[in-house]
Amino acid sequence: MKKTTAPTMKDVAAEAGVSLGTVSKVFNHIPVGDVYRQKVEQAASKLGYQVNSYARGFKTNRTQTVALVWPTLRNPFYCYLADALVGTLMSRGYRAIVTITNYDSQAEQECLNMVRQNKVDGVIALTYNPNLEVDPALPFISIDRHFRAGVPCVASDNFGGGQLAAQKLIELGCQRLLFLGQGSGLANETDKRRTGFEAACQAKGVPFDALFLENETGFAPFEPFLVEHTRNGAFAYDGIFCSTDRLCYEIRKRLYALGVRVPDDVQMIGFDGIYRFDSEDLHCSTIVQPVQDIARTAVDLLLNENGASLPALVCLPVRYQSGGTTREAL
Amino acid sequence: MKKTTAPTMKDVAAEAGVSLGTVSKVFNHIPVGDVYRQKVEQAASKLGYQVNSYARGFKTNRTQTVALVWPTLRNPFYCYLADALVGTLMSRGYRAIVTITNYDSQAEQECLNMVRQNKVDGVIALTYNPNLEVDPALPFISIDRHFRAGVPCVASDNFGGGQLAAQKLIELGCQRLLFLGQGSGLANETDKRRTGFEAACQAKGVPFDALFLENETGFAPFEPFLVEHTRNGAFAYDGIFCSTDRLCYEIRKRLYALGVRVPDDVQMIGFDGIYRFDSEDLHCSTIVQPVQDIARTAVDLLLNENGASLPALVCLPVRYQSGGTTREAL
DNA sequence: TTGTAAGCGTTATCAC
DNA sequence: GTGATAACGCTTACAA
Repeated sequence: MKKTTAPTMKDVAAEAGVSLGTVSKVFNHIPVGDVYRQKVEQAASKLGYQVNSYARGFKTNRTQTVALVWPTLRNPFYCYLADALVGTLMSRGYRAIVTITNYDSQAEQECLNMVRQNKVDGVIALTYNPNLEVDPALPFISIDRHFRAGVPCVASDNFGGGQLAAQKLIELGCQRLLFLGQGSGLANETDKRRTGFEAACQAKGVPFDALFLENETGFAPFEPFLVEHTRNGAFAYDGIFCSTDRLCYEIRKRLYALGVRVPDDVQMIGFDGIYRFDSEDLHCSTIVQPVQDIARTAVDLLLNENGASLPALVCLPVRYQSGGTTREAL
Repeated sequence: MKKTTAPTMKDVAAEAGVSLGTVSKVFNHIPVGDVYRQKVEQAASKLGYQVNSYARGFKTNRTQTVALVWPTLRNPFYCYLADALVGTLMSRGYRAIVTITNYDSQAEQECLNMVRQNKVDGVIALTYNPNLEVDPALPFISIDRHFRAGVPCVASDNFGGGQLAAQKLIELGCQRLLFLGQGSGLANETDKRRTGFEAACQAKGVPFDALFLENETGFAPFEPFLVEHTRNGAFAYDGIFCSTDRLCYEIRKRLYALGVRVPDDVQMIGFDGIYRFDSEDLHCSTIVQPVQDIARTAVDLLLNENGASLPALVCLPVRYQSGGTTREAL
């Protein structure tokens, strides 16, 4: 009669003719006599034994599992990050539980509670709730949002990215610059992009304007501004830095409708580095966020294997990549 | 002196002055006297008690966790599916462990072994390895790949989608149709898209050609064909059905370079329904896959709460959506 | 080195 | 309906 339930260490011990403790040691890479080790390995593979990681986690309180508390997997940038994070975690021998909050503050808190009860070893979160209640005993890394002291945050160098965008536009010959941004008051990353942009404009002595819309309800609110600054297909600015690639796309679409040509009449730079499909084609010239670096850094800090004290904020360097909305020197 | 370790049922029992079993019953919604229930709930919230789901899973062999074995989170369509699956699982009270295989057969097998040892309640996989060894005792649903008898597969109606594309192009006035496809021999979904397309063309008596490239190494191999069929900016076909939105984009780019205008000279329909960023803008007119339906169906089948016998294959209906590469009637 | 046994937090089977 | 108590599979002192 065949056993219906999965083999346990006890079965392996019996099969190998050794004790339970010896089997355990083998699977934990604790020194064991060679002949014993072989007997155990043979018995294990004969029975098709696998460690029950739930039992192990239960016993050790370490589950080799990390939770991602994530807004969505429909936004490409969040997907890139999630992909890199999951990949990095797996390469370190960790599993990833992914929870999706749909940008909802309450859902964020619920996901956090849920994964806490699931005894994960740590959490990497990209959240919008500034009052998130996080268990101080649970290792926690925040991506892109520096929402609380004591919680390390890993982000792109948004300020530097803004500077870089301005420098590039100026280098490409633009003389009247414009910043366009949009976002909730909470996520202040786009603010830093603007600040960096403005700082670089001032440093170079190039005039600029900025339009920042607080509400996130669509892109139509930008239209009056665009219309107002267009006369016979001539736009009042020759260089635009948009706080995201998506915004860049939306603005470009509307400029096109007004008869303004990109990049002939006006050059544009976005922010993020979103590719079409999974191709290498950007939607626009852009400041590319260092997705892999962010993931690696976040995982390093979370696992914190050398027990170093954790920084409050790590900003990682961005880079510029041309993507068709600028006139690059040949 | 404050307790450093998380409170357990024993603590709650002591605090409430009831027995361990009673506490357990309360948290498992097993009938318990009202006054007892209240005492327990009060004690639990006072101590901040949460069920240790690892201990529970260890005991019950049910972990309320499902694994996704997924190729990548960099491809938008796979992201849409992953998003819908994770969301559906969460709404059913399940957690999702996401593993990423990067299309690698060996990684697929390793992920499968890993999640098996993690005692997940089931697996939803989108894989490329036709010889995947799957534990028959582990509930398993395959998405889009019907790779083995006994493993239910949930997919779009690819054949119907191909038909629909042909019908639409014909309806829109096209008279010389072309199918373009690309893919490994393994994933035969694009084949069905072609078959459906051809069937509809034949049924309507409209002439068509088809070009299917086996290799997946870039899109350059299509170029000779395009060049060959272009004379002075006139393309030999006036309607193209591409097996994916991505291919549609790549072909369009190359046609543009040849001076062929879309949709003026040639109308194009893709397949998948990929949006730009997280907007509502399609890249092209397309056959939209029913992502939410696929996710819901897959989860239903996996959890199979009514214990019904499982179908080998479920094909879900697709729909057409105009996206700028066709000339819709106004 | 190897074996023995206690115990992790929970559920489930009993008597009461 | 409630309270003891024995598992579940594993790790880890500690004893041999």
